[in-house]
Amino acid sequence: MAENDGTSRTKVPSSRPTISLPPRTSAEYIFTGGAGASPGPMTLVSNFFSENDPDSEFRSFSQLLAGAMGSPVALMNRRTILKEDEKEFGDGDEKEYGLKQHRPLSLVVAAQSNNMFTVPSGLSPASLLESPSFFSPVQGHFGMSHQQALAQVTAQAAQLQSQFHMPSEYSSSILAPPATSLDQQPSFGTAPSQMPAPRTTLVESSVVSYSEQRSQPPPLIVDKPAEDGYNWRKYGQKQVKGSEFPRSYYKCTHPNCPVKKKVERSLDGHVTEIIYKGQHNHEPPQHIKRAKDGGNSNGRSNLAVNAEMGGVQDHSGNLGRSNETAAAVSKSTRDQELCQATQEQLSGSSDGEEVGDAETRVDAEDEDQPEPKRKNTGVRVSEPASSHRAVTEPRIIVQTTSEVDLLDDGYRWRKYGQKVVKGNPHPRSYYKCTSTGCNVRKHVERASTDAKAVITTYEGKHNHDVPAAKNSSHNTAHSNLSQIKPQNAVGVKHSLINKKMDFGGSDQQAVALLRFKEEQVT
DNA sequence: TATCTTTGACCAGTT
DNA sequence: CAACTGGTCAAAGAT
Repeated sequence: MAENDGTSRTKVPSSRPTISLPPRTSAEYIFTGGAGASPGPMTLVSNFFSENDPDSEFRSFSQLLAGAMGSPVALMNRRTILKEDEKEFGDGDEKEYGLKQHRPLSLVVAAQSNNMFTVPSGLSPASLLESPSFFSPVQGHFGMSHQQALAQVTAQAAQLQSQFHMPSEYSSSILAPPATSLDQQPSFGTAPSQMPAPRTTLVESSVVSYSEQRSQPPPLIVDKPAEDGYNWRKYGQKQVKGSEFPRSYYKCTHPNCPVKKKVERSLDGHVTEIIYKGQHNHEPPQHIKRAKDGGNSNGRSNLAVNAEMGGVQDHSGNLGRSNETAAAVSKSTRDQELCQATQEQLSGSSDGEEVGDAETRVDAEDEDQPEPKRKNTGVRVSEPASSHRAVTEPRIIVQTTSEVDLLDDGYRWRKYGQKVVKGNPHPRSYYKCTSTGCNVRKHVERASTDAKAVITTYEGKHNHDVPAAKNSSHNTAHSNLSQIKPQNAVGVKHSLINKKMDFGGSDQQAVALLRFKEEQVT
């Protein structure tokens, strides 16, 4: 897969286990109330259409704006945004910042309250389907083009996402390095928001070696089974090409918890790699019993270990909101297993920079390596950097009732496939960013329920700037939109639903409604 | 009987 | 468009 998408993985030499950080927390909770409940993409589409809130639906942009300004939330968001921008786009175009900082806020607020955004309507999305590249005329509205507005909104949404997720989440668990975090991390009961967020960057965590981590929190990690504190249900196993051992797929058994993990185990039972996806939306079970955890086929569980693990993970797996994913590394020889619990949260990176990805990956040592060594070696937490993205990612969906050309995102795309997906008679077109080395992809399709609605889903993070536009106006708009990605998009999958509505008249009256919704994608 | 694992089939995404 | 591949589903088997 592309490096940027969540699925991509870099496999580290097995000599050293590696953990890839999971993706950030999603704002899903905010929008949908629960990760587990998140509907699939298609579902979302239909939901949007049916869920539109009349009240918010026709709210004017200015109204939203007004409301937003008065809201403390707006300020907060703004601040955060700036921060992120600085980090991520330190050398970027400042003008764009200005835009983002000012208008978007209102949008954000609106989003929070209504989950919808109002933006000027504009272009037709229809063209998107037909062509990979989009440059549409800009229409002014409130002094800004549709695209600009859209871009901003989208960007905001993205940001929201990161913020929402984790209000707290981020803070504590996610960013803190795995083992170390124990001391720092609040107990489960602690409300996310309450926690100060020590923000450790992913990078930092990545650097921390398991051994180092362990040193701090002492006894926790024991060589035990690969327990990670959670209960898992195995739902599949497959021999994956390129890997010598079969890969087992597990889901967290907690109701509605979207977390999954993939475990590759050698014939003799050694775990060669573990990849976590998603964030737990619950506390780790504290019971000791998880006898059967999926984590290990061996089924060995050590209470002590579990407890420890649980603790660790708690941090990482914050309740619901954190992004984290706890990663437990375990490698085991038949007799022993090294349990490393590491958790990481991913981060989210609010920073946007590196965000954690959706996946937390742990590579265990090869079977060849003796266990002792593993221990010594310790787990290495590596950051996937932008490249690995979470598979389980929050997805932001933007629905517009106007003809806004969401596709005109400023990047250049090459169509590489088209397919009719189950549940939708309209073909889905697959596009890849044409920039060399950039693996961002997106697919576009018309909603099954409404041919005028276009759903665009982005995956990955661009590793480059928006290509120079042919005309400045577009460029600006594009840039705004594009910035979304770097920030949250990193492992995020964004879906934009563009629906064209009949406003009975002039387009000018038409108001585009954008809805952002995140969902955990598995 | 209830729960968990196995495993072939199915599907989305990619080439 | 067909072939591949990885991920998931779900029936069947095992405990």
